[in-house]
Amino acid sequence: MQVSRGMGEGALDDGRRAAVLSLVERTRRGGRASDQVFEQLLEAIRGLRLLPGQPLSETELARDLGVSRTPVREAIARLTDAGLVDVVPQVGTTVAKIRLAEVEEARFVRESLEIAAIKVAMPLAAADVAGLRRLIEDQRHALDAGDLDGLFELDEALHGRIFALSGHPGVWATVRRTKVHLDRMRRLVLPDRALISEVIAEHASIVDALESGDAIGGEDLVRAHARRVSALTPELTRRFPDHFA
Amino acid sequence: MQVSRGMGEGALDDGRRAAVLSLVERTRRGGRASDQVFEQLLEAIRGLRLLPGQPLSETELARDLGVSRTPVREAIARLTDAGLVDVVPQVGTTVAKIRLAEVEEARFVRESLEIAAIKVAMPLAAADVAGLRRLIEDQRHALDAGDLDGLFELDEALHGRIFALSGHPGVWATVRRTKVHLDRMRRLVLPDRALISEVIAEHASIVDALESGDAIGGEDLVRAHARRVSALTPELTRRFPDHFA
DNA sequence: CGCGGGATACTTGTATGCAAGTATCCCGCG
DNA sequence: CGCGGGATACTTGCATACAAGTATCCCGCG
Repeated sequence: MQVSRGMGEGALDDGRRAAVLSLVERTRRGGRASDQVFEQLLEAIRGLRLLPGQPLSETELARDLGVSRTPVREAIARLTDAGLVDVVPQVGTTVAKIRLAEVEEARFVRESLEIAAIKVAMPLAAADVAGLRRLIEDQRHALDAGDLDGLFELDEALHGRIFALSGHPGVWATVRRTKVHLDRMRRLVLPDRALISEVIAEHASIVDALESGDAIGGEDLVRAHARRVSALTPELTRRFPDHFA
Repeated sequence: MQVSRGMGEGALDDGRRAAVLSLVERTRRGGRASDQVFEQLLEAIRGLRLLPGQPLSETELARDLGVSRTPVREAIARLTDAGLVDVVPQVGTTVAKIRLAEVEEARFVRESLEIAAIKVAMPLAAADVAGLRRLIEDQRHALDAGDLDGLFELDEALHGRIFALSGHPGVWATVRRTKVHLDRMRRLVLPDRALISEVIAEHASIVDALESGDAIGGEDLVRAHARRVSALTPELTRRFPDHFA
């Protein structure tokens, strides 16, 4: 029943799909099953453990996760709103392919909001420059250790803290929502150590600009940083054609 | 079973609540019941036909709308994600009160993105200045006719078209999502004719700036326009204390 | 051998029934 | 009259059964 895909890495056959999702200890950890299914699927899609275009059967998901279809359906409804899942009634549900239009849109949103945030944060950033530098150090360590997941989260943490410094911590949630499509592309380039090293260097430059109060330089740096992934679009669409719509 | 609320206007007793929502001709118009319930509730909340803090019973909604609880639940799950509904398990569901933190966040997002958009749209806007001016004329007519709903939609249309001109039409969807909280405050001030007249005048000024290519002026105008509602916050919280968290 | 049609096995959408939990109301008691 | 406790009626969460529709596969026919 699996659609044929060109790529091998990460593609799981039916029998092993349960491995990518697990709702063990559901009762112990409390909370609604619906929410946990949502979180599981969201992270699996963001982390490319569920690949773009991969079919998702409600029945199968429910069976693998040990719940009924009801909470699965509610989670899928929310993921559909987020643009991460495509549902065709009476036909099937698939993980949404990466749509370049949405990626570009997310780039615009992220770039605009982060520039606006850094302008506001500029005079206040000195207070936490130490914390920001520590995050960058952690990123270097994660890169050396090959901890891709950790790198990803540390990247998130850095940008999130910049929004917090700007006095608009809630805006980060909005950025996160729109950024999901960008994230999947970032995942694709994550194994490129040289590139990631450059990205971390850019982080350091941004923090330098924050510390020295260089507003113009900071804006340019953030802009370049946000557009880095866009520059890689041609290569990525060539290497992973099946991932894109 | 209704929670006691201080306000009288717009508050409906159980028997008449069916009036604010209707799913008539559901089968004829096609589409999923879940989606239609979502749309109905979204518009009812945005339009303050369902008031902040008002309890929503899944069973009651299902009965009034002529569907089962299942599609109602899926719609509510999506609305919860949007921050428009608060669900407390085993206790009840309510229309979310207006949270000033989210309003301020939405203001920041809207202002930042609209400034970024107008900068990009500046050189391209001349092409559709006529269309923009027509929208403003329609707004004046709607104000004269007292058509509040129409005014609201025309306002949306104007800002949406600016995003379209910027080459990032999809960003408008993001703005719309975060803007919902702002919208409810806008609804509260909508009956103020003098104020609305000023708002329309600001629209005209923005279009003027677009036509003349006045980037700096355009940015300042958009900023002032976005912050107009914020200035009214104290008065609104005083006049409608029950609407705010 | 190629093609068309029908049974079949899947998909999602909806309705309903049951379970668990909480707030309320009322009655009895002090 | 005030207060406490228990039955009750509500709430949402989840599981299951049924309905409607579509793609596929296979068999029969030309």
